[in-house]
Amino acid sequence: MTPADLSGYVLAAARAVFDERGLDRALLPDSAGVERPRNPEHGDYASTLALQLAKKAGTNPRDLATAIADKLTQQPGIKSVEIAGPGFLNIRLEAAVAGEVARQVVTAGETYGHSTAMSGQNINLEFVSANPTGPVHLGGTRWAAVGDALARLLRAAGAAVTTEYYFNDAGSQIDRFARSLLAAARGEPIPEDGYGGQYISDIAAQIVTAHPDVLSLPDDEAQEVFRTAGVELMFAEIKSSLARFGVTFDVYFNEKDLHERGALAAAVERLRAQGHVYEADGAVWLRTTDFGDDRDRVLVRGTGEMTYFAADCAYYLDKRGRGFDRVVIMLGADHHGYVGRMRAMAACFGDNPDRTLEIRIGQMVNLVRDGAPVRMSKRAGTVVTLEDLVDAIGVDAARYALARYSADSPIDIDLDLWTRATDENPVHYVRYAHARICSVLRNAAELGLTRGEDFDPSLLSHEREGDLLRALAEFPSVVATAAELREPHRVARYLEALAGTFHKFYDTKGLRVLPRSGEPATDVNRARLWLVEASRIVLANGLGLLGVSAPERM
RNA sequence: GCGCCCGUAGCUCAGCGGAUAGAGCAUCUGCCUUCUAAGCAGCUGGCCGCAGGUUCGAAUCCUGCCGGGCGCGCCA
Repeated sequence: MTPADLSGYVLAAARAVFDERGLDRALLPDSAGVERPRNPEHGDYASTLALQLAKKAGTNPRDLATAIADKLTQQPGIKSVEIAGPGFLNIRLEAAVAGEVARQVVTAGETYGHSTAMSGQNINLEFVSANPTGPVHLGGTRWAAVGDALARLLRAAGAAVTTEYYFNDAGSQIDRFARSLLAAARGEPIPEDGYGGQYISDIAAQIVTAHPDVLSLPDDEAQEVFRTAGVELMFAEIKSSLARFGVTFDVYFNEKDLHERGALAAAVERLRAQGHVYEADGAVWLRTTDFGDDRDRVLVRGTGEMTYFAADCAYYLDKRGRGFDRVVIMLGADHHGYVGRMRAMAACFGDNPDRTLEIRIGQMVNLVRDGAPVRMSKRAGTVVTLEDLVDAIGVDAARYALARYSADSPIDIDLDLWTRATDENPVHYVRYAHARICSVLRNAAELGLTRGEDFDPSLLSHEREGDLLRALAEFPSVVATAAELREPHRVARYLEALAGTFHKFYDTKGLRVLPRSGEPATDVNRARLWLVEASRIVLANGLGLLGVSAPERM
């Protein structure tokens, strides 16, 4: 019996009570939450349904709880229902019913935790989208870890997801990049507003090697060569860094294509047709203040140039035109000022931004070593990059460290901590649990002990086994909630709790999975193999959602 | 000045209205005569920033203040 099953039974019991008493079923909620009480004395699961409904039902919570409990105890598999405090329902399950979870997990395998909670939704998820003027910095790296994990979560929850990288290859920052490369190739100092760092010299040198005559060209022609070749090289490097990090995108979208297609002007005309465009001071404006923005925004400058914002409008329109009903964009905290204008822009197109556009803001990331901030990068000067982080602590620790905190919270990543291969390091704690289980399974195989076709779930009756089973049963709802709230860190925290529950189970005296040498294997050993395999599957699936490897040996 | 985020144990952080607010780290003490001690058990630690409000019930929701981070261009 899963928590979802139990929730259904609680609701059904309440429904029966309402019918008997002639109360309106419409007063009942769509689902009855059951939760795992911290205090084991409060049962395996608890429901607060009676507390929530008593007033509507015109009675007191304890009376209603008693009536629901009477119905609920008739449900096979429910061992007991107690009424506690003001009207809590404290529910205990039969061991046999609780143990079924192990079978369900093993049967579902890699798909355990998947649901159809979000099926039918077609989501475009854009993240990183770093400019091709430099390596991916730490903020982008956070989104690479969180965004990729979120894509996996949304898919596990049944949504159709397209991940997308907006490749910003037009505009003045590219000019600055090209000028910087040219200057570096000529051995001149970094231009005003230019980019510095070792990578600029490296790329410039590569371009000179490939185009030996480039330095003898006139400035504008030389700069064009550096622009085209530089962007290409830089983007290849970005893609390769992300690939090393385990992140690839379904779509790499070029801003240039929007320009070449005339999509910006088309978007402006569309907005004009909607009646939100006006001209003032020689520029073309979008009246975003109609929809709550602080100030109106320029679409076309007095010079006739399109703004970056106009490209944003065209890009949003393009995504919607490709059939996505929800556009999710992940941005750093330094861009949160865009939220207002982006939402207003969507509204100007006639969309309801509450439904079609979702902008997630992630706070800053800093690296710390020996208690002091790390601000230098060999490759990029004062900007710390994805490569710096991966070089320092590896892909698994980096992804886990970035995904384990709420995106709302600024984080300092302590490189010493995350490098350490000890229990102080959360990612090791979780991965070690997986490796430990794999070791047990290897030993079982050596003993010729297999879990067999079936097992007796009532044999998993030890308190520690019950703890583990309940933790395993929680996983699908953790995944669904994390997807719904766009919060992958919930998966990491869950895994840490699950790993802890497993280690406690494993270290309990007298509770061995395998028989001691010389002793015969029993059905209890076989049942525990099911439990342990189920635990392994959930750890592996959870780590998989975060893009972190689950090693068989450590 | 306006907007967004944060404020929970000594430190780093969980906790989408429920019972006695949790974990890891740090300090200290135990546990390998059999499945990985990279682990477990125990000890210590709290005006959940402050003040009101909503509620049977608030760390959680609302309002105001205080403190910190970030942002408010015809830049990208």
